[in-house]
Amino acid sequence: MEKLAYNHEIIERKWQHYWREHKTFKTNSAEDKPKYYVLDMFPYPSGQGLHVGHPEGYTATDIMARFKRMEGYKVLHPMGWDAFGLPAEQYALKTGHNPREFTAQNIKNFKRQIRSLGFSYDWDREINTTDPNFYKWTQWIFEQMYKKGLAYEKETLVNWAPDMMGGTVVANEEVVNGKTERGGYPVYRVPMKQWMLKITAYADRLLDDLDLIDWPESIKEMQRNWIGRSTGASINFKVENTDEEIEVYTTRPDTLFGASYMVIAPEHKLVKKITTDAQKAAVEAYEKKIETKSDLERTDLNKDKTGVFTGAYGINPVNGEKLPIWIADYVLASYGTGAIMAVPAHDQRDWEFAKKFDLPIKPVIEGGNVEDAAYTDDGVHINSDFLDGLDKPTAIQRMLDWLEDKGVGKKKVNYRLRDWIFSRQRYWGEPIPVIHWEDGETTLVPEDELPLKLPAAKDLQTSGTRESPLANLKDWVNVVDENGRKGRRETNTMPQWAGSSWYYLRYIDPKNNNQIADQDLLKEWLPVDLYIGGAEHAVLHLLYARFWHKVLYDLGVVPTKEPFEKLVNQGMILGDNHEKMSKSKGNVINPDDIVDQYGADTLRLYEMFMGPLTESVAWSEDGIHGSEKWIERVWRLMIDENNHLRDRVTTINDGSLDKVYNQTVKKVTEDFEQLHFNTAISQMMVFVNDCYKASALPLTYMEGFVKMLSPVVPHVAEELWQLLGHDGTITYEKWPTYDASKLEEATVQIVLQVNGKVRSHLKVAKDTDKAELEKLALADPTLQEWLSDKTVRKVIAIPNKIVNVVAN
RNA sequence: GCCGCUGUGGCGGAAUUGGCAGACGCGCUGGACUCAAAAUCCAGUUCCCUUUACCGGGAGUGUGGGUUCGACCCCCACCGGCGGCACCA
Repeated sequence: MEKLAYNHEIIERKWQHYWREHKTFKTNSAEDKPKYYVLDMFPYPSGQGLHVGHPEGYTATDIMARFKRMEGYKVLHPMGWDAFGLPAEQYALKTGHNPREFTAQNIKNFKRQIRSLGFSYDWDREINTTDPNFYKWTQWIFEQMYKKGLAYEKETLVNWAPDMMGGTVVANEEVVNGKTERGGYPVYRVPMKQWMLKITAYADRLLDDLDLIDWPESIKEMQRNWIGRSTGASINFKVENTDEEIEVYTTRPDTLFGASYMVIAPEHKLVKKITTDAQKAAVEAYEKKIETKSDLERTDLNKDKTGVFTGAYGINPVNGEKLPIWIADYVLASYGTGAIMAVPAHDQRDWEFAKKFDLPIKPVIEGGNVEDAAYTDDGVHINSDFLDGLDKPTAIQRMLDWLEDKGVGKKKVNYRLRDWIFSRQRYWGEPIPVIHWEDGETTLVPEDELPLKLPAAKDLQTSGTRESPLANLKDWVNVVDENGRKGRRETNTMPQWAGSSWYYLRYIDPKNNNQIADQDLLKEWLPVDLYIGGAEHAVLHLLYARFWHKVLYDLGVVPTKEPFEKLVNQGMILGDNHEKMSKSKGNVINPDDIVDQYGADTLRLYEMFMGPLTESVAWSEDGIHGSEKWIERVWRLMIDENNHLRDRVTTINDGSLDKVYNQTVKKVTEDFEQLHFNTAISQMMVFVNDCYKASALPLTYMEGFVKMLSPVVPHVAEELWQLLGHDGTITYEKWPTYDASKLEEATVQIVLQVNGKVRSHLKVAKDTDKAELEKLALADPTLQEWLSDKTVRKVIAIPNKIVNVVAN
């Protein structure tokens, strides 16, 4: 019985200890080497601990970090904690504890788990968004935005979730189908004074600069759709018998002759002014109905349009026609001007509304049948005076010219993107550093008084109003200035997205007390070369971070327009039943169990081998067992049962492994570069299979192989490296190179086809020319047999590849 | 409904300027080793037909069509799965 000396527990503990003691992965900015900044999306340290999905992305970045170190780069590879957030506050409200202790415990557990996987983070750069030394700078950025007018207070309709944690406001992005994204609480639209960030001021740049970065097309497309730039026209309609005008936004000014009524949003500021006495009761009843509905209920009305006539009429500027003005909630107050001209013949929504309320439908473009549906395609304009006979683009331009000429309208760009609602009625977030004074003045907390610390709260209670629990902490909330003027601190805190919008900058210089980070260091390390995380952050985090980065760019703080040069989304790891892992389905895998049973190296290897990084794959217990077996097979190849290097590993090279070794170096190097870890690993498996067939294993090949192995399974590789006779770590050893001449063969195999089907093969000298190939192919006995009853019509010969004979 | 991605053996997956489909792994089958089993090593493994065996033949990358000497790959239409958006005028 052969006993295996490999023991993952001992080896992994040994090397994790070694790396920690020697600070093996400490980044030294002063080194004169090219830089590589590889970043993970930092986790929210939840009470559940690490999920097997985390190590997938983390292993991928760790492979790149280790690979690049061996290629001679200085590598920045940090980790930290996105530690403000809802669950901690909920737990605190329930138990009366402060979320700080709970969060600290969770971080401790997360860190233990992450360390157990052997990732090569520089832990001296660990950051934590809830650390006052960190959020000092989150607050500082907010203050810069305030000074530039990018942070402002506004009475606005917000997404109020009264059942969520004693009531809180959530951002548009956090509302899904009229319910909160987390927890699924109903959301209502209520007016409330809120802090807003003017992300819309950056809409164009956020859209256009997507072309500068190497991100998955799907994510770019999602951001483009989210920003939703549209070009159209704003047109002014006079309201009959008043001095009022209604400005509408439309992308189809060419259909102005087909307008048959107008709609303004129920919240539009002119509703009260223009409603006639006769319609007043009906309008007010409708407004009331809308107000008490949640967004969910409003969405449910999707199929069934509602609205009410105001009694007023607008005048179509192009032909003087009288158009009835309605209010309806299918027109949104928050988009465009909150008012539209309705062209039911060529807009499906207007068409549905017109059908329901029996309003006229007047076609102005040929094609389609407006009795059945709105016709939205291009066509020849009719019933449109000076636009008759034109196509859509020409008619749009002609109408724009006419509107501008008459001064009743102009070209206008609109965005689906809204300003970012930035306040939350919560305790566990960064305090917004603002004081509201009794005389009505609002001031920032002076920069030299930052951080404005979150006060300790022994027993967290909801305020009972729409304010955060901070409102209860009178000592903190109430302030008096040197002149005796009384003031009250802002009780709203920042959303969880605040810290994550800039944390990647702090890793560059995490202990700096005077600025976000040293200017020279920012120049040195930005942008992030590779950023890996889940696709669930496609719009929220990644759009906010780009926005903040651009603000900081304008302030001269960061030197690049974009923060993340290359982005990759790892796929999801599903349960073994191909469903999303969840407690209720009972298919959750805990990384701790896998590390205990198989070791970190096996888990890392398995997660990289199971499929392409970007795809979702189902967990398989057999698969992980296979990875364990392969690690043991590698071990056994080189090491005997007494834990000594086998005699087969020698300085003699009989040449039998030359080709496969050089192929392996080439493929692994290229595949790692492209993050194709599964195929890189399979090539290493091919190499090992060949090694088992070889009589001697050249030492240099074994060394090169262990180096290639080390980014994936670093603990085993370090141990093998030592057994190969080296001291210290393999981390900074030089990455192997390959000899291209060893890859070339003097002869190549040519495929012989008849009518596209493979019939035979031919061995010929490399680069044999077309004519010669054709001759050889036609002389091939097997092929002759196939051609015996046929006439050769054509021969296609491709050197080094194929000969195809067409015959019948 | 709109936008994006995706579909290959029993399973995870390979294969791209269009040139031998199924690398590698799992599983399965057989052999060696063993008193035996496990582990290990070696061999085989897309399906169907043919054959004692060897050798052969046919079909085949979601479905139907097309381009091409040649298509998993390019084009058109359709079906299924995943993700995003969802009255944005």
